[in-house]
Amino acid sequence: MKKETFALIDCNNFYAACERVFNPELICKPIGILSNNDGIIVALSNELKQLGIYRGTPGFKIKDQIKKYDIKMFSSNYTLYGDMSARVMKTLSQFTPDIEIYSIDEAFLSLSGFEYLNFKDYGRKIKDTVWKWTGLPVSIGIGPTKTLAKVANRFAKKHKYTGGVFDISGHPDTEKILEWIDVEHIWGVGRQYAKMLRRNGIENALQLSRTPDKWVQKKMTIVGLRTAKELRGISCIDLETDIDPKKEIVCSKSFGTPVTELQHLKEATASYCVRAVEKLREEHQVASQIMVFLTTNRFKNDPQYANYANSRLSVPSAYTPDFLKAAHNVLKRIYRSGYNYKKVGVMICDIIHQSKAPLDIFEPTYLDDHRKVIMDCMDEINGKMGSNKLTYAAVGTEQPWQMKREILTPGYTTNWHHIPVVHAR
DNA sequence: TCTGGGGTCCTAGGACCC
DNA sequence: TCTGGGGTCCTAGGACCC
Repeated sequence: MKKETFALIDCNNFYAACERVFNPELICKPIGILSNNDGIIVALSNELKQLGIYRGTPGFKIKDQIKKYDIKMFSSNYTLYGDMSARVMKTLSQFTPDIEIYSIDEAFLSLSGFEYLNFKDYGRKIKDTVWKWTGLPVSIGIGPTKTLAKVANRFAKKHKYTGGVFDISGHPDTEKILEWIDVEHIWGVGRQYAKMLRRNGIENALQLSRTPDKWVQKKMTIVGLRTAKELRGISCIDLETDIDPKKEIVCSKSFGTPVTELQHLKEATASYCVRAVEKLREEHQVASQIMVFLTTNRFKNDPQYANYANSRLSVPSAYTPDFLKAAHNVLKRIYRSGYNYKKVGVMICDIIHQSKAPLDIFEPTYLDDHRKVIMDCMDEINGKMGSNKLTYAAVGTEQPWQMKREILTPGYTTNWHHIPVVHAR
């Protein structure tokens, strides 16, 4: 068996840390970042976690504590986080070309072939460099499989003495560490499987690793079996270095206030549709199906309604008006008056690369006619002048359905008008 | 008043074909 | 009167991730 080594680099409390980089007053303060519509808390600084508050708590439920403990709350500033993420990833790729950007704040590196190095020292060097170049703290876990690198990362975060870097490969305490990992904290084991495992007396990673293959596969499919094997040190999940083209694109958001009018739903649908098709073009793809869904607020006692339907285009396209038309037809089909709607969304599927779109006797392909020229032109203008400078009347002008972001920080790194200014005394 | 958004993968079962 | 079996494709639903 080939010996492999993976490192998982994970930014600590990423969103909160990003806010801190540009506002030193936040250092050592409890910070919470809210989801879209300033709904639930999606990211917390350690100080906030220590107050017993956890991810998923609705912001309004901790109003008293915010005052009492001077908690700093922010709307999500995804433009800022996205840009900071790119800086981190760029820094990491200095250390190896074999990098998988796993999420906005995490990356796997392959260290296979680097065995002549002391991994712990190398990890320290990576950690220090990211800190120096971006101002963001990271934790690093190293192991012979991705799942074990995740375990090691958790260990590094929880135990100060590691200095934020931990290598589990060949570690004499491996079994003890696996025993310390509760099933719900294993990468690949979610809520449902955790419950099921506990019902069957399996409570930690060590126990799962010792459960017979057949049983694991039967209960958790082949995916679960891979996880169990990875815990034993058998690498089953490869590093994915090239980015797969998307198979579906979803754009959906909850409304700031409930929406009842079909006209407003149409506008919101149009706006998500515009964004979704933009994303489609960014990857040079075309699609031939769009789905629209809408739903009321399930947390309210109002009458409930949720529905979806889809529409196929006659030929694959990336021309926004094609999708706007289809989306509106679908929306009309599923809309029922008399409900307070909370959310509408679109999903684009049946996606293929532009060059692979089948030819049609009766209709030109997207590549071959003026539609592509128009779209490219719009994309270029919006790219230069700022997104949505040029858009469609269908998205409306008042947009009362827009999401709430009342405590948004500036676009420090992406907007000339928001660049931090240092005043000399 | 106020409860996120965007993805992927796997499987079971139905439809359809010969 | 008698009413198969196997393969493939598609879809819905359920699980997971951040």
